[in-house]
Order: sequence, then structure tokens, then C-alpha cells
Amino acid sequence: MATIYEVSKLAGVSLATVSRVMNNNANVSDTTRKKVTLAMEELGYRPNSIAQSLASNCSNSAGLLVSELKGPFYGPMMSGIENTLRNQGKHVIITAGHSDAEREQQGIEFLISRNCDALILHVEAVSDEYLIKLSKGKTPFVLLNRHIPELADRCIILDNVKGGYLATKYILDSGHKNIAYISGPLWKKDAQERLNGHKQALAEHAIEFNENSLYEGDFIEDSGYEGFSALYKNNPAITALVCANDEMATGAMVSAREHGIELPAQLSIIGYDNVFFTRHVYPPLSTINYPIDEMGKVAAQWVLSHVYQKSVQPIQTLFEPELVIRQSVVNIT
Amino acid sequence: MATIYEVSKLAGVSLATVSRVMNNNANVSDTTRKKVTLAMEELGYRPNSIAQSLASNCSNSAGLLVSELKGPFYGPMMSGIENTLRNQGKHVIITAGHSDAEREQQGIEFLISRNCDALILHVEAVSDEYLIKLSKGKTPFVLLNRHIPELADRCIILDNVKGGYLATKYILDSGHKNIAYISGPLWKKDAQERLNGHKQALAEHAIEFNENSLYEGDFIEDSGYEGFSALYKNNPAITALVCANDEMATGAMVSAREHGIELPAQLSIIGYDNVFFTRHVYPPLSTINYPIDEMGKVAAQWVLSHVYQKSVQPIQTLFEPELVIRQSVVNIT
DNA sequence: GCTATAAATGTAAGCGCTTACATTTGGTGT
DNA sequence: ACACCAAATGTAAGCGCTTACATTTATAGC
Repeated sequence: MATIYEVSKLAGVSLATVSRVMNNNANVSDTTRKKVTLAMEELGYRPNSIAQSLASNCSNSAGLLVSELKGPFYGPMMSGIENTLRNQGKHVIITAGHSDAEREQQGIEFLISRNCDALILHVEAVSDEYLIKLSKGKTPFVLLNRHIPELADRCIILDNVKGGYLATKYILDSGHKNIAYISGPLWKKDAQERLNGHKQALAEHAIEFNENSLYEGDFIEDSGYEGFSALYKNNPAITALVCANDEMATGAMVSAREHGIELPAQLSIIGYDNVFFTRHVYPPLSTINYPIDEMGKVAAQWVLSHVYQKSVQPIQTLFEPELVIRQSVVNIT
Repeated sequence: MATIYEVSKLAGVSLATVSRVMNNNANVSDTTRKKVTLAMEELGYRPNSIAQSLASNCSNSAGLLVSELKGPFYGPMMSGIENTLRNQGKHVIITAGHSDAEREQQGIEFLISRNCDALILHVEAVSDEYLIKLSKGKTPFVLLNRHIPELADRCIILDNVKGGYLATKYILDSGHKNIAYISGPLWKKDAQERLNGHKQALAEHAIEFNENSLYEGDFIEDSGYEGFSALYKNNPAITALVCANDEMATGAMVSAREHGIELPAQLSIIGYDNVFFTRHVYPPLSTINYPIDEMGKVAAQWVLSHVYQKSVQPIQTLFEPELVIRQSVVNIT
């Protein structure tokens, strides 16, 4: 691979001049610019961005840490981020944290050591203290789906309590009284918040929350399957199930049908996230919309404005969940 | 951020020694090693991997180019790759090509200029010639889901003709004779191959392929929706629809139901890819399994063995599609 | 034609590391 | 006590760029 040095020789100019035409800002006469451009083309020259980063201390790329690369939730998020960043000529380095504190930390450190100009983090396991300490460092970052009061201005979040509330309220308004809940892992804040919203709705309708009708899943389909079996064995009289995400809801559907339960007639189910396939499960799943692609875009815009000085409208940090009604919940009043 | 220089001063040794303990291979006495380690911890030292790359010409990271970051197909692929690479201490830089020649090329060049030690490419738009030329360069790469005879040993592919054949044969064996087909964009080889498999099965059953019962979609749900409408208007007598991927199949299902067609009784549908949500659509979709996560892993192993000398069993480059029977196809004999 | 000033270009010192080669140290065998 | 050799450590030259600063060249005003 040709280097800047060879280009300069071919063009008969100095290194600095070549560098100047590359970063086409400085004063370079048209004639030399042309000479250099020609030489670059002739050699098929591509700047080595590693060397550029090292010298300029700017890599034109942002680091993105997500929990998983697969799954219907992260795809749209990554996609939204990559698109808006790429449109401005910035690149994205993606890594996965697997909801594990150590791996998340490793990932963050990798991204920093890779000279990322900024980080977009969807972290779950790492502690608030760690992030606060990180914020004192020189690499700026935004947080997706995580609220830390000290870092509030860089937290882009959904009102999960409200979402949880909305889901259960809808079930309640449909006349259900015997309601079970499959939560996410309760060490995760969002899981906790959704559950709190659930309890809040229950309280408002003077229905007592019962520990026995709660199953703690892990946001993955299988735990929805297991969860429903356990819940149903414990109390076959339930008429509605609220799940802390769509994947568990679909798992629960499978289990319910295996128990000979007719959906939605005998059991109403509601999910959370409005992941793209919810329209296609049977019955089409009612759920809570989580505008994760939008939120990803906003995160990318934060980076653009805070790090690359691209002017951008002020950024929305709190997003509102919305009830999406399809056919998995039935009115039994 | 502390540099190697500060560490060496604190530990009272030379730069080279610090570097040696970092790459813990050379001969370093235990005592100095300890001194250095201590100094590193005290300073919270993290090596700057950009500088490492530049100096060593090895970045310990592989570049991955996919068409889209979202969608049910790429997630498992990226995930499989990231996992196996990360287990060996290698990192992954992901970028998206959006099935567009220019963007794919840009992405490849970015990855190369980022000093990736190897590339894993899922490219669709870029030409064979470009890739052959690329293979002469110094960055090794594997191709996923693309067959180029000249580069056969580094192409990890599925037998798409066979997959297409299997799908249609199953439909045919179920007694259908009036069959429509929604293909992917026909400039994509895999779309073409699947269609060829379809025609082959038809020919074998002495059924004539009819251009009017072919709709060229784009592998995206909406085109399945549009496709079915068009096909049905053209010929309301069809009893079966084979789709070149699952997303278009689900789109077609929506459309079919909007036309008042009862599924699967009045219309059998089969998809392709066996994307994770196919089990949950209604009716559960019969499809062709595409072991993309496995193939991603194999690609990662290729990189591990060819670039990092990790010994690994010889690599499987041709994968077999398999028929997955669920409930969306009905026997009408 | 000569100086003052701006524009264009060049020079060279890093950025933070790795690594070939040189030097020092310490342990053997005699 | 000496030479000898391997192990441990140090020295310094890059890797391919950017950029402050120095120098040269062109332009204008008088």
C-alpha cells in the first residue's frame, strides 16, 4: 500500500502538502492540488487511518456497545446509529457486552483504546460508579436506555415505568383481574421499572400484587415459555399475562397453546418493545412501543453535535412509550 | 491517559521492557515483570491499540461487512462471528454495505485502512472482478453467501439451488399445481439460484414455469405484501406461494388475509432462511433452514486459522439447506 | 525597484508503540 | 579467577501520518 511519502515523491511536493490536500482545508494552490490528486490516483493511494488517528488524535469513528448483536431489539438501534453517523462521514465500531459487567468493561476499554472519538453505550451490568468515573475521562459518551441522575443530560431513555403502567392498565381496563406477570431479570433497571409500572396500575385498580403471580425471566423467549408453565401450574385461573418484553410473550404463547389454552379467547397476553415481528405472531401481539431506532438516531446526533460540532437541534432525552393494540388481548367485562 | 513512557519511568526500566511485559512473550525476569505490572496498575495504564497497530502492523481485529445491521438474518451471523473471534481475544469492526456497490466498497476500504488483519464480507453488489482484485491485496478475506469460482476456497456458501428446489418440491409433493413465486431481486445471485431451484423442481414435475406467476421482490416484507397482491390479481386460482425468504413470506401472509384468504387452508406458503420468528407467525411457517450462525462461526474460524495461526479443523465451505416443516403448507391431494 | 504582507510550500518533531540490534548482567565450567 | 554464553535489559529507528513553525514565493503598494 502506497504511503504519503511515495505520493509526495511522485507529485514532487512535500509530505505536508500531500497531507494538506487530503484534509482539504489548508491553502494549497490549484495546480499542486491537481498534481497531488493525480499522484494519489496513480498509486491507488488510501490514507492509513490508523496512522491518521495516531497523529491527529481523532479517528472519525464512534464506538457502539450493545448487549447482543442478534435479537430484534438491537438491530434497529444499531442501524439507526450507523446510518446517521455514516451520513456525516463517521464510522462505527460495534462490540457486544453480553450483559456482563466484565465484558462490558472490556468492550468499553477496547473502544477507548481504539481511539474512538465518542462512545454510545447500551450497558446493563456495569455500575453507575464506573460510568460516572468514566465520564471524567476524556472520551465522551451517551447512554442508551439507562438513567443515571449525575449524567442525566447524556442519558437517552424511555419512561419504562409509564410503559409498564400502560400495559397493565390496558389489561385491567379490559376487565381482567387475575393477572400474571413475567418480568425481566430484576437486577436490570428497566425490568424493575416496568414491573413498578405494573404494580402501580394494579394499585390504582385496588388489586393486590401477589408475589406468586410474578415470574422472573431473563428477557429471552425460553424464559417466557418456562415462566408461563410455572405461573399456570401455580394458578390455572389467570386470564391475562403481561410480559416485560415481546420475546418472552411469544415464548409464553407457545407454552399456553401447549397447555391447550386457546389464544386469545382464554388468555390475554401483552408484550413490550413492539419488536418488528409482533405483528406476525398469532394472535398479533398487543404491546408497548419502544422507539429504539429513533433513540439510536438521537444518540448519534448527540455525538455529532458534541464531538464533531455539527450543529443539530437540541436533543430529546426522554421518550414516551405508547400502547399498541392488536389482537392478543380480549375484553372480558 | 498514561503512556508506555510514563510506565517505564515509574518502573525504572526501559520502554522496550514495558512493551515486553505487555506482549508477555520475551524474556523478562519475574522481578521486573512485577515492577512493571505494578506501575501499570498504579497509573491505570491501557495500551493505545492504535499505536500498537501502527507499530506492529497487526490490529488484532477483523473487519465485518454486512448488508444490514438490522433484520433477523444478519443478527445471528454477526453474533456467531463476534463470539468466536472474541473468545480468542480478537475484536470485530462492523460496518454496513446496504447492498450498494459504492457503499460496500467504501466499507471495505474503511476496514482495510483501519488495519484490520482480515475481513469477513457479506457483499452483494460489488463485482466479482473487484473481489478478485482485492484478493491480490495483502488483507485476506472470506466471503459469506457468495460464490466466486476463482476464490472458491474462501467462499462459505449455502447450496441455494438445492434450497430452492427443496421448497418447491415440498409444495409439489403436497399436491399443488398452481404455484406462484416471489423472488428476491434477481441481480442478486442467491435470489437467482433459489429461483433456479424452483424451476428445476417444477420441471421435474413436468409443470411449466410461467413468467406471470413470478413476482420480483426485494427480500423485504413489503415486497411480499405487494407481490402477493399482484400475483393474486393476476391469477386468483393459485393454491400455493413460495417465497425466496421468510420476510417476504410474512408480508404475503398479511396481504393474503386482507384478501379474505384463509391460511393455510386456502393458500399454502413456504419461506426461506428459517429466521427465528418463523415459528411464531400464523400459521407457523414452513421454510428452508439456512444455518447462518454456523456459517458465521466458520468464517471466523477461517480468519483465526489463516491469519492468527490458531490451529483449527479444516473448514467446511458448502452448507446444506434443510426443509423445516411447520404448518403453513397443506396437502391438497 | 523595493519593502511589507499574504499565500504556498517545506522541515522536522512528534503521536505511542514494536523490535532489531547492542549492551550489560549473572551463572557455568575449569 | 577467567573466559564464555545465555538471559535480561537498553537503545534507537521506525510505523504513516499531522502540524507548528520556518522558509520561500507571489502580490501589491509606494
